[in-house]
Amino acid sequence: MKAKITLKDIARELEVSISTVSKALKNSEEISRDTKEKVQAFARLYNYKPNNIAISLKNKRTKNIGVVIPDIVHHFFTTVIRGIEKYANAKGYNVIVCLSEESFDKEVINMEMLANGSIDGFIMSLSSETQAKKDYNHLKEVTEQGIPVVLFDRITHEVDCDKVIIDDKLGGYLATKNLIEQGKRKIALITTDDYLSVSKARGEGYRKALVDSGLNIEESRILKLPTMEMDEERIRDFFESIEFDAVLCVNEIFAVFSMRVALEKGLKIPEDVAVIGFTNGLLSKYANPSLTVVAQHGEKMGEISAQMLIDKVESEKEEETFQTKILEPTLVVRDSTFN
Amino acid sequence: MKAKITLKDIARELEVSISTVSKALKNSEEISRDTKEKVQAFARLYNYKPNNIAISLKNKRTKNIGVVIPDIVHHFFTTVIRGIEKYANAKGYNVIVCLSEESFDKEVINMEMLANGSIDGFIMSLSSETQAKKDYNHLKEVTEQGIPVVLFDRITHEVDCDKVIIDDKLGGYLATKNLIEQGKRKIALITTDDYLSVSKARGEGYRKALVDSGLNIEESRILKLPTMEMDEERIRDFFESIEFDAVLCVNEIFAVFSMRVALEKGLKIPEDVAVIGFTNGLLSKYANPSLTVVAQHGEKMGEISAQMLIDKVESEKEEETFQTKILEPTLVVRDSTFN
DNA sequence: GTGTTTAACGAAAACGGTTTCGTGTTAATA
DNA sequence: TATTAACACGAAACCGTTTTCGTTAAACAC
Repeated sequence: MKAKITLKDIARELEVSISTVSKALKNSEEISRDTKEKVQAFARLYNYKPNNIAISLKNKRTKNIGVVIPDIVHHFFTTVIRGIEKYANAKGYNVIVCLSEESFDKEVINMEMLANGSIDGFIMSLSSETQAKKDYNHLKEVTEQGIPVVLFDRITHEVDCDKVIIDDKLGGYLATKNLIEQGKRKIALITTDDYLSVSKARGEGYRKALVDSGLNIEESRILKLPTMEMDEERIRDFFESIEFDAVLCVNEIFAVFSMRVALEKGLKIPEDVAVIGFTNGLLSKYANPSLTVVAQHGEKMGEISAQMLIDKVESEKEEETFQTKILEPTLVVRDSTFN
Repeated sequence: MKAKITLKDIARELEVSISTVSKALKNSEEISRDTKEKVQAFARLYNYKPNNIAISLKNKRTKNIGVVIPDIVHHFFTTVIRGIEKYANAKGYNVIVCLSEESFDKEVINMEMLANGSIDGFIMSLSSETQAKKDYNHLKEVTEQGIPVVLFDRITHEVDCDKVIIDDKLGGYLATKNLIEQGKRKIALITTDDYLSVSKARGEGYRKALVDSGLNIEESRILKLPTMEMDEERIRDFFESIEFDAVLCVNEIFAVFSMRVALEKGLKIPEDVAVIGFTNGLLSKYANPSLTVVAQHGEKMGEISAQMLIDKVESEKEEETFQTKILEPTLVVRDSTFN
């Protein structure tokens, strides 16, 4: 086992000072050609690499980004991480991922762990518990300490920071409008309680599209589940209790499961029932039939979030201006609707 | 903006030395009751939290784990991360995730970035390029430096370190045997080139099951794609070129797509064609029909990997004993096969 | 009164770098 | 010859902790 070599080691071996070694390795003008070559050759030979921790302590910059998200098994979040990684890595940053698992407490604990010097800034999406509690003190504390935060997708307007969202209302609108244009009139909506910011906005888009087209909003055609968790029984019961010729769901899973229930009832997709979901993941692409969805462009979202964060981290001036970027969702038409 | 407070700040305000503050906060016996209470009260009031970076530098321990994986959008890896997170967080560790994107170079760069003090150990799964090149010098260098490494799933035996794998050969065997027991005789296999350790093992299980049952191995019934990337055209062509009554695929996506092709050909699943895939993800569960798979227990794998790594990191003695844990895959029977 | 113990605290080194500010030597200039 | 500038390098502070090893003064023993 050969331990890592330090500046001190090099200095001792070469009988120069630590400062000289440091400068020589940075190709400083201060150091003579001879010495520089000698030091650099020695460093290369022994594969010297500066200790990141020491540099972080000195610079008060870690080149680490903390990402706190509710879940990692959902395709959307996974694509966002990929986008963050892509941009961050290109800029020389590492990504520390923490999972809140939809728990307020875990979100707080994770943030506190990271906020004590481990990261230069946060990119996060709120847990459902946090959105339900409306308690954002952990976010406020962090921003007050001067640590930049970028909120994406599941955000709150109660915290002053940069934000990246998609226009979920528009997404709901586009999807519903599309169904109406196909001649559907009895459009069901499977969503979650309104405390989830995205569900609420999607529902608003759905309602607006109906109203704009002169259709009634039938509350009985709207199923609000408590969380994004699958509940097969309630969805089955729901379909037994209503008449419908189309279904809009706030995620992929609800939508794919809805298709299964419809098929089991002997209904044809999209003739008898058209289905649209949110999130353009593997599930949508490979479902039978393939699923029309509102794509959220998670990777793009991740890239933009990372860019906004790193801009803030690296900007000297302490600006107190925050922006909210709104991405446009797009409809990806597949076989669960007509085209 | 209130900046974080340091020991020095507390010392100045209270007119004691830094050492006294440090000891008081750790409840040292050396410090008087009075002083301790004064310091602790002050620290609480100003919400003092020690700087992680400084502690890392001192202890030469970061409480960070580096995870380097080929991809994050695949369900299997995502469940492994979740398992790692779970165990690591409970032990007070953070997880730094880096994506190699199946590229050798990115794998090397990511490891080098992290190996200079940012992490206490690595958990990783090899990129396909690395497995193809059979170049493991970056791993060897890291282990020689005394940084513990745990390899999972896509491993190599050329590096001395702890390993966690599932018995992929057994997985292939169980699946194939199951198909044979259902009366299937013309079982196709869709896999990748042998350089991917897992594909190779799964193929071996497939062959063994056939031989054990007295069936011939028809090489024409085996499709080897270059990578795990989807290639719809080659899979379609493959199905045109052979006779088959069952398909075993080394991942979910190939399997679900195979089902679609079969359905398009008017074949019934599982009567005309039974299908089994690897990875018990969302896709399998919500596909129509639902897909029988060999479950890899990714979360368990992640937990065990984290446990092995942290054990090594925290053990004082420098043991040179490495173990390989082999998890048993299980068959999850759904509607794409009989049961 | 002298020597020893103990309690309570501080100085300083250490972790591994970066950076500012000397300082001694040599060469160029007045 | 005296002054100055350029060059090449080192000492030391600093980032925020932890920890060892004094040090001081009071308390105690004899």
